[in-house]
Amino acid sequence: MPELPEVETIRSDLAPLLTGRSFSGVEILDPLVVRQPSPEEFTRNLASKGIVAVERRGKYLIIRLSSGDALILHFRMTGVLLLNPDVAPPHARAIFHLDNGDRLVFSDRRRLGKMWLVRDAGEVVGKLGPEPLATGFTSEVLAERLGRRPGAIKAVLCDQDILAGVGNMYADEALFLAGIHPLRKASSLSRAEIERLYQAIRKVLFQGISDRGASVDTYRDVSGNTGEAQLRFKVAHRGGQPCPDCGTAIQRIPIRNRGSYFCPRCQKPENG
DNA sequence: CCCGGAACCTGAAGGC
DNA sequence: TGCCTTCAGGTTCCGG
Repeated sequence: MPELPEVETIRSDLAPLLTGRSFSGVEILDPLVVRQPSPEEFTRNLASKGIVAVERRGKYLIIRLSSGDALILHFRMTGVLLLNPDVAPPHARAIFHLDNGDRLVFSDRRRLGKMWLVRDAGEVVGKLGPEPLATGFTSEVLAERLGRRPGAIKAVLCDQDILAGVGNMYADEALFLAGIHPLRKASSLSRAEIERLYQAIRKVLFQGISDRGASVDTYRDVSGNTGEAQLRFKVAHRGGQPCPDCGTAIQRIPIRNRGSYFCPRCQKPENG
């Protein structure tokens, strides 16, 4: 499930390959992936446009075009972007053709991934919360964002309007590192807990990028290779396994209908 | 406004 | 062997 580190890995791999090139065209194999505008207009507006920059905002990949438009992709659960795959991906939804003959295939088993081609990227990513790895993101900003939110901290952390890029896996990891129970009310966190959480969020995201993302399920980089961040996970997707710190079996509970993994001993509900 | 829950999706996995 | 149900979770939508 591509979160910030996975999308950042895709962005940093693609940037040097795409910047300065241009799209010769695009084939839309499944119109469902085109969110905006119509597939016909999408195809027309992309043809023969230069690529100015490859950026990321939260979990969105943003490709800036010479026309001033922004091509935006979101991978949701199972989307992948593959450069010149040897064998045709079984769930190819769109194929981008570059002026040097390269092909970029957007493949998505569950068809939840989306693409936009818009004048103003803000239409798509304008309401996102701050970038957790930006220099301006401080523990004070995090404290302000969590504010008086009465919801479970796990759910609040995964809310993209509060903080951009953190999803189910990295939220579980950050809460474990900070020693905070995922059901704690966001508004109940002490200043010291928010400081620990701030450091933990940055740590797990930087580590995730350095490990080239987590391939818990279908995530692959543009070369089709798996990431290694999942090998370092302490609680995420490790239900029943011993906590690496205390040996207690890691629990899994649903929060907002999402599996949440934590250590019931290291992350006590009444901590703080 | 805020929250919880369901829908969107499909392939894997488990039950019978 | 095979059919059926359940589950996975990022985002969006809807109802209370």
